[in-house]
Amino acid sequence: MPSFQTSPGTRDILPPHAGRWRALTDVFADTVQSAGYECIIPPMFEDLGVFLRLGEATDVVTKEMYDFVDKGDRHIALRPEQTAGVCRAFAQHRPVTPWKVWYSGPNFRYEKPQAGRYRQFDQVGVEVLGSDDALLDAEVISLAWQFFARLGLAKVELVVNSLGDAPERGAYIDALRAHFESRRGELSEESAATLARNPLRVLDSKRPADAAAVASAPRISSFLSAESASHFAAVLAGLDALGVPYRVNEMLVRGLDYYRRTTFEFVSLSLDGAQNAVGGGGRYDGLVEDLGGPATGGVGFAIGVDRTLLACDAEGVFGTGAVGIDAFVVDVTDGMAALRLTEDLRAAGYTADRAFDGRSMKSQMKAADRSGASFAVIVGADEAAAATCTVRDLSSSEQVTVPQSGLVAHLAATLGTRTPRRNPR
RNA sequence: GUGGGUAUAGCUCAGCCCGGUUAGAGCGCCAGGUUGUGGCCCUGGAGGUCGGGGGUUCAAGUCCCCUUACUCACCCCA
Repeated sequence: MPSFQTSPGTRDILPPHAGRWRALTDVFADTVQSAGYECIIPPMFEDLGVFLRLGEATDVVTKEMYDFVDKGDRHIALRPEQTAGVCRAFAQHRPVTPWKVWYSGPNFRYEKPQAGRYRQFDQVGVEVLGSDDALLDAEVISLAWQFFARLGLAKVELVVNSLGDAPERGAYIDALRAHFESRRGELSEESAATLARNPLRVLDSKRPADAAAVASAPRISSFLSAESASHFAAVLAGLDALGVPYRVNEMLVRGLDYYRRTTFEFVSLSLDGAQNAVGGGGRYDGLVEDLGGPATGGVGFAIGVDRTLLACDAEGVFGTGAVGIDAFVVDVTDGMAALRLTEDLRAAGYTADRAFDGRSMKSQMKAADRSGASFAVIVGADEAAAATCTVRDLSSSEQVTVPQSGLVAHLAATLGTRTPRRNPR
């Protein structure tokens, strides 16, 4: 056993897996940047108070916060998600609205790790601040939908709901509390405990014992104001217009208290585990105001990178093969030719690698094969004496000897020219 | 925070129940077979304080206790 290992709930993302993470982020960035979203990089830690706005009753705040006191006696927390930080940034800098941003990066929650759940976990997401337009909600949702589609995921279901604006939400919570209190005896022990903290959360209990009480609970739809109802109808109409399939589920309650009106969640039907939500979001009007800014509408979503990749594995999509390089230079003389030729190839825009430590030709050829290179460029004693090199096509095994000075031109004839990275020597 | 499972080579795992010479396999890695050529094949090699600590015993990878880590589930969430 090595002296040190990764801390609980963290892990090394090694190659080639790390390349797949980058590829996923690239797909996401391309998707949302096509819609005018710009990248934002908020800090990974902030004043604890920023995150307390996520809700006093949420587990994220009460028991999962990764917090500490720094050397300046500031009470700091590693961000458990990015929405609050983005809203804090909005309140601090007051950008022109609507402010459309996207992000990618790690978040931290002090939880017990299990499949698809880590203490440090990555999310990609978007936030839009400064608009109440229901069709913006539809755009935001459809961007996430398009992202999953571009990865090749087919078994992802979109679930939507409206929790109403603050007053309706409050009235609904009161009604729920009254309902469940009157049936407290029917509830499971866990749900009875949850009821005291947050009646909304009892709604999405999956315990069979709670089924009857949940089924007879009041529905949010009968509490919605005319404005909230028409907002929700417009969101659904927008999704219809875009051809995004969805299922309305009035039991959909999301974990953070700041959601108002639109809420949604993406569930992977190919993940059987408990962690099958690959993304979620909603509208959070009022959060900016809570953080000391002006009253500002906001909507966004976050997608879990780990779980999305788990879903890709389950569906057998978005596999990223080894990247392979253009050429691998094999040099069985003193290595100087390989040193120069790889540099020349790279300068000309090709990807090139070589072997070190003066290994045998057989060994270097094995390395060339393993590198996934299209060509091996071989320099033995004969080539070195004649200032030539033998270019071997590693898939067809055909090879031809060309002058070293003509190597780049020779590759250009088969691989095409590349954009030079720097001036050739 | 609560409960179950696991821990032996770089990786995946046998061996443990029923304690007994130098702890194994496959894959991977290195080398040779082919002194100038990869994949397939053959041969060989390197690589282990059997997670850590304590106990029982003539003897512990194997039995007992403690501990740590990992893992799965609950809770909750991405």
